[in-house]
Order: sequence, then C-alpha cells, then structure tokens
Amino acid sequence: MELMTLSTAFMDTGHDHANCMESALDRASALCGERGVRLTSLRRRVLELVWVGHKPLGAYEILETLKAERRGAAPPTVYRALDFLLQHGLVHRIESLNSYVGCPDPLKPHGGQFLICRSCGLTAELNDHRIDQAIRNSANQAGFAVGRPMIEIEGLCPYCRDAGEGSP
Amino acid sequence: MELMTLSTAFMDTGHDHANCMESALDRASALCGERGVRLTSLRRRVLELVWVGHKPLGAYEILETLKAERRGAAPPTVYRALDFLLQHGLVHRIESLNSYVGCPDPLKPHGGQFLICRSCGLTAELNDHRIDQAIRNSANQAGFAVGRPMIEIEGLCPYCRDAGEGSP
DNA sequence: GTCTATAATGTTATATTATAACATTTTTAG
DNA sequence: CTAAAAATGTTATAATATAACATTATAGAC
Repeated sequence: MELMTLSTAFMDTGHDHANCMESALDRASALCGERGVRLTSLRRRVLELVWVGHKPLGAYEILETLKAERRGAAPPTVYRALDFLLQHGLVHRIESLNSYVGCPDPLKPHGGQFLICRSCGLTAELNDHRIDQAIRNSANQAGFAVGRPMIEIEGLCPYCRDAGEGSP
Repeated sequence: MELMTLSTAFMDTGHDHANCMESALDRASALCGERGVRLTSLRRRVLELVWVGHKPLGAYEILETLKAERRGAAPPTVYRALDFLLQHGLVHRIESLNSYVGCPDPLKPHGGQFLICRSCGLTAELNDHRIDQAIRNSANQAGFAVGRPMIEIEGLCPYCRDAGEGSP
C-alpha cells in the first residue's frame, strides 16, 4: 500500500508543466463525462487558469483574466465556476490564502494536505495516509467524528529553503 | 512524555467555564507582565469576549459587543486588539471560519490543531505530538521546511455525534 | 511633577473576498 | 420544436480586513 503521494509542484527539472496542465484538464473532462455533468467552456477556462501554475490563485485574479476574454465577467461568474470545480474535487480552496489551486487527483475524495511556500507561493498537495491516521486516532480519543480534515502547512519549499529565504 | 493535550471545550459535566475563562485571563495577564507588554483594558476585553465560549467568534461579532460599550469602536479597534493577542499566542485564528478563539496554552508556541463541530460550532484545541511528527516526517521527505502547520478538522463533537446530527 | 518619546487608540475611508436576487441565454429531454 | 432545467449575465450588496492620519494615554528621563 502506498503511504504518501506528493504533487509535482516542487519538481523543478523533469516537470513538463504544459503536459501536467493538459492531463489535468483531460482528467477533468473524463470525470465530468462519467458523472454526467458539464465542463462548460467557462468552467474549463477557470480550471485552466487555476492550473497555469502551482500557486494558488485568488478569485479576483481569475476574474481579471476572464474580464479580458469575455464580455461582462463579474464575481459570480468566477465564484460559480469555482463552486462547481470545488464540488467535483477539481480544485481545492486554500483557506489560509483565500485562494484556489488545482487538484491533481480529483477521483478519490480527500481533505487537502498542502505544503505552502511562504517565500515563492508554490503549493504542493500531499496525501499522506499516516498524517490522516494520526488525526483520526487523536480525534477518536476526543470522541470527535472526523469529517473533512484541513491541513495547510506554511514553510519553505526546497528551492527557497536552499536559497536561504525566510532567514536572511 | 505527554503525547496529546485536549482543551476543555468538549467537557460537558465538570467544566466550570467561569473559572476556565478567569484563569485564561490570569494567564494572559501574567504572560504580558513577563514579556513587558501591556494587556490594556481594550485588549483584555477582547480576549474576554473571545473566551465567553468555546466557539470561535468573528471580528464583527466582537465589534458589535464593543460598540455597545465604548464610544467609537470601529473595525481597527477590534483588529488591532486581535493582532496583539495573536502575536502573543493568546488567541488563534480559525482560517476556515474567519474567526478567533482563545488559546488555552499561550506559553508554548504551536501551530493550531482544532476540532471544529459543524453542528454546534464548539471548537477544541488539540495538541498531539504524533500528528505534528507525522507532518514533519512527511514534509521532510518532500524537502519542505515546516514553519507553522495549521490543522482544522471539521466534524461532529461528542454531543452532536451522539445526537445524530449531520446524518438525520 | 513635567516633559517628551512611544505606544495605543480614535476616526474616516477604502480594499478585498464573497453572495443575493433576479433577468437572460443556452442546453437537454421529450 | 418546445418546455423545463441548467448555466450564465447583471446589478447590487454583504462580510471581512486594512490604510492613513489624528488624537490620547503611558512610561521613562530629568
């Protein structure tokens, strides 16, 4: 059994992001097909924008881009698309940044575990069963029924850590 | 060595909240004394309001109460007091609720681990070394330098779970 | 005690994030 | 083709948070 997965965000060499993004969109398309829901061009475009980088994007940042492309894009345009994408697990919301990031594995439902670089903003999604298990054990001891655990770990990504960021 | 602590939030019988709150204020007073910073009456009052219950309070909820007590209380009044309390570890911010909750153990710096009841709002602070360790192990594998881990676990507290909330 | 520098608070305005409510258009199903 | 449903457009506003500058209170030097 696999103990942990890590998204490609921190892969410097050997990360073909164009391909990364394209395959995310393909997976989204397939998932929507299977579920009988519509990945409209607006929703697809918002997902694409979120996948442009591995840095979480704010709703109004997305809106700025959309405004240049569509007549009359407004906050609800973005928030409705994000709601759809969130519901289907295609994006996650990063609570500590009020921002949104693409999910590399939308098929298996999961609360998010994120490593967020405070210096460059790069954010990797982690999925470590042992963290999840530790949380469940602890919550059980407290008599608490775990719903959706949210884990956002602020710190320094491998590059910024090595560059000595955060302690200059 | 102690593996885990849990705040009193979920203690029903046997929890004297007046005393809980008073001792929190006393600890705050002592801590500020030691650090040579001032727990002014405004800051003390905001801390008191946050401690009124074990449910996170929004800044504007705090403001509503303050407005009835002081002439000219405004958003900065509350946010500045909260900033001070946050800096000194006397309160935590719950990111997923945009709300603030008292910290039962401000002396030892720690990222927060919270159990948040989606039904009644009661929020307990957990501090489980094993969760922290699992996170650090996982982050290390990814080459990530952990700063401040933030864990907010949505679910059902012992009372709401037993009352069958969330699955009626 | 008075003076002065600093810290804290007051005050006004505005930025940022998100949703409500209703109109219009597009898509699907029959 | 048409009716119902889904998606999007449009306008307005709610909820959360900060900027910028004025005033007041406090602590420490003398």
